[in-house]
Amino acid sequence: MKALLSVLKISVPSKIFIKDPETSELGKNIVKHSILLINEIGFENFTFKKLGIKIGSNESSIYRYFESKHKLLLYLSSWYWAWVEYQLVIETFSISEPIKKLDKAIEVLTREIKEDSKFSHVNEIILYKIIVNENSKSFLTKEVDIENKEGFFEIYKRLVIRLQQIINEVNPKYPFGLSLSSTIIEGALHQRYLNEHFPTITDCKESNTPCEFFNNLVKKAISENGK
Amino acid sequence: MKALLSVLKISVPSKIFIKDPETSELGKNIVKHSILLINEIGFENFTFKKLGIKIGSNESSIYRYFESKHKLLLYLSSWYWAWVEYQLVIETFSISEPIKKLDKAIEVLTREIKEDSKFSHVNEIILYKIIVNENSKSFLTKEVDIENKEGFFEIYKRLVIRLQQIINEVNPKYPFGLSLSSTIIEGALHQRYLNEHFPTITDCKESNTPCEFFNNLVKKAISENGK
DNA sequence: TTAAAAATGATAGTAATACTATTATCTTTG
DNA sequence: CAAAGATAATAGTATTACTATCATTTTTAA
Repeated sequence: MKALLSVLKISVPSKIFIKDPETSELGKNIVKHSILLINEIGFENFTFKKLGIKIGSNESSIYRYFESKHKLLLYLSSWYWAWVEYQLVIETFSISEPIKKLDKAIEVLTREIKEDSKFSHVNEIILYKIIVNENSKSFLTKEVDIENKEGFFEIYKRLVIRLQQIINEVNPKYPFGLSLSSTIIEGALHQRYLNEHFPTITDCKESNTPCEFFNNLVKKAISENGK
Repeated sequence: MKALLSVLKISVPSKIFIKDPETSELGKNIVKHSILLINEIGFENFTFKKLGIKIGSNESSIYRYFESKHKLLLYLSSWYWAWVEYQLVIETFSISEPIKKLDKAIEVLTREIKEDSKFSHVNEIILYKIIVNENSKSFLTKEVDIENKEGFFEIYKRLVIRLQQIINEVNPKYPFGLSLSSTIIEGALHQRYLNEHFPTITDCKESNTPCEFFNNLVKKAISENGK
């Protein structure tokens, strides 16, 4: 995957940023260290001023890349989902049997990111932690409908639809493919969060992973036998 | 329910507030109008100053009830889940057949709130909207572990465990009762949100409700036949 | 009934946030 | 080598999220 990705670039909707951070050292530094800093102090406490200090750069320079910290979060979120979508496509591409494709898709979408692919300035392990903790904040806003119209959530929505298609390839009659798909993707993040902060209300542990839970759930949900 | 509730009080962990808003007119006004104002402008844009203007009261007076707007959100969240727990207990109490109990529980936990019970200063229809939009923000913070230790999420956790017990009464061998329960409760809110803002990635519409989706999902998940 | 206690209101103040604007300097490139 | 473009430095603004103090009003208890 490393090799493949080295010639590819994760593509984020261009309206999210003012200037593409991929096009300069400063831009890459902004992305790289924003991930580390948000992870460290949380999105609420994160400011461009603090980030500027961390990267030895000026607050005003950061504003030339992103209009606001909210836009930066949208960028990170889109980047993450694009990266996951890429993995989903690659890892399921050559699987022809629908049920095996579904197995792999669930795995890709619910597994914990534990390795940094190092192909870019983005640390995926830390980014994954940010997504678990902060992703909901990217869309739970009063501006969601405007931003949705601007296309800021396209990658995420495309991913949900991709999984739904894989689900309905196994059982074309299952009537809740989209809801199931969106439930898996959000639910996997939520179970990770519970595992970390509210272990008494989840079964997911080191051994009993969200992967297993959701795989079991989906298989039964779309099966045509049973009730 | 109106009659029953008129002699009861929704009980929220007392550490959440400085002074119990139920004990004064101002307090009740704070709660009542904070719900309306948060719904109107969103939690990010909501401030105690704006609320003060709205209720013709002073910012500093509001601070005597709640330490911060975050605590106020925790209060509203706890109030909501306590209210739902109450309904769950009442509405499932006399059902002895496990599967019917589960049906009712899923209904209570996934249905849209469309009627204001009017037994209190709280408008439940609007509060429900706030929960859909803002509830995640009450726990997706850097302070979650401290606040969890303080007991701020007790009611929510108890509710998840109640549903899990009802699930495992139907099938004691189902190994993911807690994860399924927490997935239903969060997932129902998420599907409502998608229905409103991202209708292309959910099947839930007026006719095809989250109730039906989750009922179908749970029944199949815990069934012992099929794959 | 009245004095003290409690609640509320008014005002002021602070450090931080989330920016915008301007000007200066440095770097790249044609 | 000059102009363009990127970055840095500085300053400024309105708002936020509070805290502190003191005045006033309301409640309550002796």
